[in-house]
Amino acid sequence: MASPEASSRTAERQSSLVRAAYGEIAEHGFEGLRTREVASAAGVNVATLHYYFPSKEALIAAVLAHAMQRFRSTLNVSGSVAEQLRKHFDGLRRLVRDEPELFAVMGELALRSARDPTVRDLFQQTVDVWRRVIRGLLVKGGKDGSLPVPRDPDAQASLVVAAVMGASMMPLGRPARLTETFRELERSLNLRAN
Amino acid sequence: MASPEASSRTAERQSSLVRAAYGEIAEHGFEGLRTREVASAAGVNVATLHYYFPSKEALIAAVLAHAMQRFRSTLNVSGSVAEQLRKHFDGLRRLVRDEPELFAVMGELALRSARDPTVRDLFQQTVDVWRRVIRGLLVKGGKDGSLPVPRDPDAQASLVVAAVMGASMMPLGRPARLTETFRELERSLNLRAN
Amino acid sequence: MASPEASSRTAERQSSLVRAAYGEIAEHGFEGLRTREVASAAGVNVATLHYYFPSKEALIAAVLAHAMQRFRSTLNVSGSVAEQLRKHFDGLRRLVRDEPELFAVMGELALRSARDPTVRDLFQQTVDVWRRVIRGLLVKGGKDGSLPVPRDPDAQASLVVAAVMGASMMPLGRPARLTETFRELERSLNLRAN
Amino acid sequence: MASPEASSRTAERQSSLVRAAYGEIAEHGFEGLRTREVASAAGVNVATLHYYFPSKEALIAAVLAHAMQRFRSTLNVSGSVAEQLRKHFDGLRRLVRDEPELFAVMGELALRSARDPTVRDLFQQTVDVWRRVIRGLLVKGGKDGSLPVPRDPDAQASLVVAAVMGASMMPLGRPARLTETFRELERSLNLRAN
DNA sequence: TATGAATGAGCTTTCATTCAT
DNA sequence: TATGAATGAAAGCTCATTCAT
Repeated sequence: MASPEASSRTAERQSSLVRAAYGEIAEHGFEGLRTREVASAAGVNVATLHYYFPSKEALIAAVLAHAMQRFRSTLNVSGSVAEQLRKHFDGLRRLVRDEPELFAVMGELALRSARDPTVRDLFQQTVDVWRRVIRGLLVKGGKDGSLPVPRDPDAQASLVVAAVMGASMMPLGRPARLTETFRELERSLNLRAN
Repeated sequence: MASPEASSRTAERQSSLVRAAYGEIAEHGFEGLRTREVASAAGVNVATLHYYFPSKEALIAAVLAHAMQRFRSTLNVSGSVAEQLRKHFDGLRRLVRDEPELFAVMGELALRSARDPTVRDLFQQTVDVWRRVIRGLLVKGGKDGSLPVPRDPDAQASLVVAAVMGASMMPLGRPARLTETFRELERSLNLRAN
Repeated sequence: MASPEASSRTAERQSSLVRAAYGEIAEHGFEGLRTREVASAAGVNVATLHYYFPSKEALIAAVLAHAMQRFRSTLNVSGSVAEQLRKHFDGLRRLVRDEPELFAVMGELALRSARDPTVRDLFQQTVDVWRRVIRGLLVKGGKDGSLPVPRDPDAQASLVVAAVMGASMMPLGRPARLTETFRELERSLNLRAN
Repeated sequence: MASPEASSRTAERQSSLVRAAYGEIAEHGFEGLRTREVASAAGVNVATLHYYFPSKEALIAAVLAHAMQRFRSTLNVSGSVAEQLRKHFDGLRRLVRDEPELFAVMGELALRSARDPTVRDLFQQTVDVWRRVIRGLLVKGGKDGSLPVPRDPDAQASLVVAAVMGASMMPLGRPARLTETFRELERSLNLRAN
């Protein structure tokens, strides 16, 4: 009975609920998140949702973990330093294009992190990892000569993080804004010729 | 008597309710905004709130207008071009320090603008004005020689806007992050020597 | 200060409020009766309404008295017996045409009389007087030969009362229904040739 | 299991709520109809009421349908024409005795029909059917000789409808009034010897 | 494992009434 | 005498959660 299939059934259901919640949050924000809608989007009854997640908070925690893991996947790149940075931005651009919900959800999580310790812990940790990765690349690029020696790598990394978050998680107007923001960011890091 | 004080009494109450709502949104987000809490924070009964604002939405609209006007006040600066930009950043820094709720509220409004046309209109308009002001300064600074000639003033302005929004409206970790982000932004615009 | 003018001022205000309430009840029923609307229809503030009537119930009581008095005015007619009955019906017809609100309000009061002892007392009393008047005329007409001798004057009077109330206080479809109901009622009482 | 019982469970609950609302309206009028009271009279929570009826209006619509259907059941009688009319009146008398709430509710609906299009449509339609049935019987009775040939069958039917509504849906004083009104009505239609 | 049914707690909004002026 | 402002009490409705099956 407690076969691996059984537990993977559970995992599948949970995952389907998390994805449904993910979509609902992207569309309606936490403000408009309704367990009934999530369940119905996942094709099950509300009671079933509570069978897999004891509470709405628990579901949100799972969405949080899902989003964070999804985002961290952008951080794993290989190649020379400059290449890694370029790939990182390319990965972000692609993610914004292919999975805009992720950034909507991350925006919601960012604001929620100010109020909810559970969210804060995981969210801040992810942002910290992200910043550290960027900082590391900038320093390394300075050492191996592929990038200018950074005067203040911490500040530079913070600027990158802030700019990407501002541009991708908040609606800034026309989509072109996002494109040009990324471009300018790359220019300011000497990742682009023009 | 229908003295000017009479009408300002109403304005005062409305303003006090808006400020209370402002604080509540900053603290709990739209998600946790409760008319009863707003009223109680303003020291009145819920029914009194509805005496001044026909609905919760109307109250939110007033908060929106208040926040936008508050933010736009940072845009009015004088002096040489470089000075104006520096003053603009100084003003933002001061505002973040003295009135952090404004940025919390603006973050909430930013996310809400994706769903609520009323919010979108006013919010996007404010962001647009902001970007255009920055763009104008960059171009002007390039012409009068106080700043480098911008290769792509639109993109540069977008980056500034995105970075400031990301840094000020989202919790990025320690407060130091915000300081260094601003510093680096100024450096990247050649507003700082070091 | 306590001059007759003062008290007639009061009486005027009260009367204007009662007439406003009268109209509101006719239009929206007791279900939709709002003191604010009454006051506003009378051109005064709600608080003023409460200055003249201690409570909504008191206002309703005044409306009740007004309506009953208004209706009783139909009962005072002179002439021969058959003429008196004919005039009574003519008076009702005219009243229905010129002041339909009265019947709307009386319908509301009729239903309310089932629940509200204050209304019941006055309303039933009025209906009783009315029935007795009709009964008296039928008996008298039988005696002086102007009408057939009634077999059961009580029942006949009850039928008249019920029919008039049903026809005038309840919406029965096209207005023609009311006309033909009155006509048939007169026929059944031998007040009409055809 | 999706057995027929399952759906009748829902129907039963709905019916029990409708009956509770029915009673509440009879007792307190639409004016005093409270969903909480209805729910509590049906032995359930208010939220349960809203589980079965999306809104108070929907509940009222169901009460309307119930009352109309209940009333129309009086119209289905068989036998000779005079007999049918007599049976119709007997049925009404019985209904008034056994289910007085129906007439209280119908009175409320009659008044509401002046304001609420939904009520008006169904209510007027029922009254029209009723009048047409009576008219038809009067005409048929005239033809087959069991009743006098009606001079004005429309007016006669209207009088019957008005009288029955006035007598049964409005409180006219002592219950005896209703009895004698019915008796007199039958006499006027030659359905009674004396 | 899954669900229809049920509910407690709470939300926004309304309204008759009061009170200071 | 009249009002703008304020409020307590409730109303209709919603929602996360529970429970019997």
